[in-house]
Amino acid sequence: MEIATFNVNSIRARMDLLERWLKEKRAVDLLALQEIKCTEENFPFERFERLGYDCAVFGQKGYNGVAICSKYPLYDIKKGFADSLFDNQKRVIAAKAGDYRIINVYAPHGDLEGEKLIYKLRFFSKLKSYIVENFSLKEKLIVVGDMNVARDDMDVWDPVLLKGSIGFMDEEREAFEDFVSIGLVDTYRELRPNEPGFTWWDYKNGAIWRNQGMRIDYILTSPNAFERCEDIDVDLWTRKRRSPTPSDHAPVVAHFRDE
Amino acid sequence: MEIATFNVNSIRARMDLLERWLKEKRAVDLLALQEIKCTEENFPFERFERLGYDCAVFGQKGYNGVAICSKYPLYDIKKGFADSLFDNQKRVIAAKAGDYRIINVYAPHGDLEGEKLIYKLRFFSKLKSYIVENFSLKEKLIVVGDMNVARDDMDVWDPVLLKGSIGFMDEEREAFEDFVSIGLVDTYRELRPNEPGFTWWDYKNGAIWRNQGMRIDYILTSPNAFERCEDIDVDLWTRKRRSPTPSDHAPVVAHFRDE
DNA sequence: GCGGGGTGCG
DNA sequence: CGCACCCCGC
Repeated sequence: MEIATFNVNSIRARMDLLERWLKEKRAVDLLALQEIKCTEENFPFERFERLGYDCAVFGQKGYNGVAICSKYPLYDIKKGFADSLFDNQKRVIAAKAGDYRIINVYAPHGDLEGEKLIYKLRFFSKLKSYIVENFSLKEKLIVVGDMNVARDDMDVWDPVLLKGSIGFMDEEREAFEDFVSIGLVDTYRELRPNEPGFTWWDYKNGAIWRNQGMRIDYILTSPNAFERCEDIDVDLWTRKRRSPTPSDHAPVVAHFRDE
Repeated sequence: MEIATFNVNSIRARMDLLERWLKEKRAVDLLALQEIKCTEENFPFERFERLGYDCAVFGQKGYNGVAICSKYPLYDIKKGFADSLFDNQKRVIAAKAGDYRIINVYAPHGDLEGEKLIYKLRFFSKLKSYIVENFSLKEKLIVVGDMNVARDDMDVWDPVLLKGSIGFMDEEREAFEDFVSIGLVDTYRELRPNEPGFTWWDYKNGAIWRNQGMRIDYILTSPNAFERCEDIDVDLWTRKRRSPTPSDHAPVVAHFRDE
């Protein structure tokens, strides 16, 4: 089973390119999409159906929005945290596919200070309690998505320059580490300890062409799921082009043994 | 010499398609463009230069704007009517190319009543006096552009339905006829008396696919220029496609004998 | 820099 | 319907 996480930065703006990627490059079994930026009414269900995917969508107008698209039927679908304090922003959707439990996350962007930063830090503690209270780390749990945090110096193109900037501040990293510490494995870093594995490059300054990126999209697993994880990579096929305009993120794809 | 008039509905949105038309279909000698919708600063001079065109531009931010692009050097360039009552809207540019005097016009859209209609009617009387006072009908004069008026029943797809609607109201037609009566020849109607020659189709309802159009773009000539006019047609190459999005107008192209 | 939203224009 | 404009989010 091949699982991809991909912040598409608008599913409607990206559908043509995404379809080409699935057809010409990589027919992954499960797609976890972030920032679909549309409501369920405007989600291109039919196009995914034609490609063989069953979709669960938690959408919102203009901003945020997450979806899971799977070649295996989805069940046990949970939209949001079931917490009115958080669920006005559509950032989490969970579902089971086969014996895997997928939790798809779009963490807040945050800010250098103030309410947006507070909200981002609280989001990770909410995500932690949500997972611990609703699921079990003994499941084949896969938590994927755009976490908007780089864990370590290796995960950013210039750790000195970027220290203290959004996505690489000490508070953010601590909040994210505290979440990961419930027992999740950072599969990319585990399997590729010597590769940066950037997943995001700013649209500005042609950052992709200078490889000035950050690793902020993750595939995190419970130990039971990690046991089956055979490989993981960042797929640059969509990102390294000028037209049609790609997302600023690249998909991360992990392969899990069928057993 | 092949001369085209083309309301591009934004030169920046249309440049790729226009370039393909010039390269793959029809390398006209002179292009009269309307609704470029940009200032001179934002006009793609370099791309036209690479295609071999010398450009004279009378632009404005967001709306209106006209340009003449020519493979023969342009001279005697006149921008606007030199009348502050009209020249806040950039709708007229004139230039000589070879021994032809080209006057490129984007007439106002108008309305069913009120100030916009008044302005449109006044525009044609201003255009008339502008031409009579500045130029001579004895020149090889070519007045082209989007006149936003259909002359006759044959020039609209449903004269009964459209009677009294914008572009086909009696007042508009009379004002336009009064202008043409200075001694201009409607070359398309003269050379193709039995063809509708629509030049514009509404974006709505897929009007192009039902041929629900109007003939509102003209190549009008003085008798001396008409003597050299060998053929004229509406080129549907750009219009009859879905992607990239075409202008709602099609170019009209006339061929003038070199002598 | 590239998305979304809205509004104005034709 | 598809441009332009603006403001906003990331």
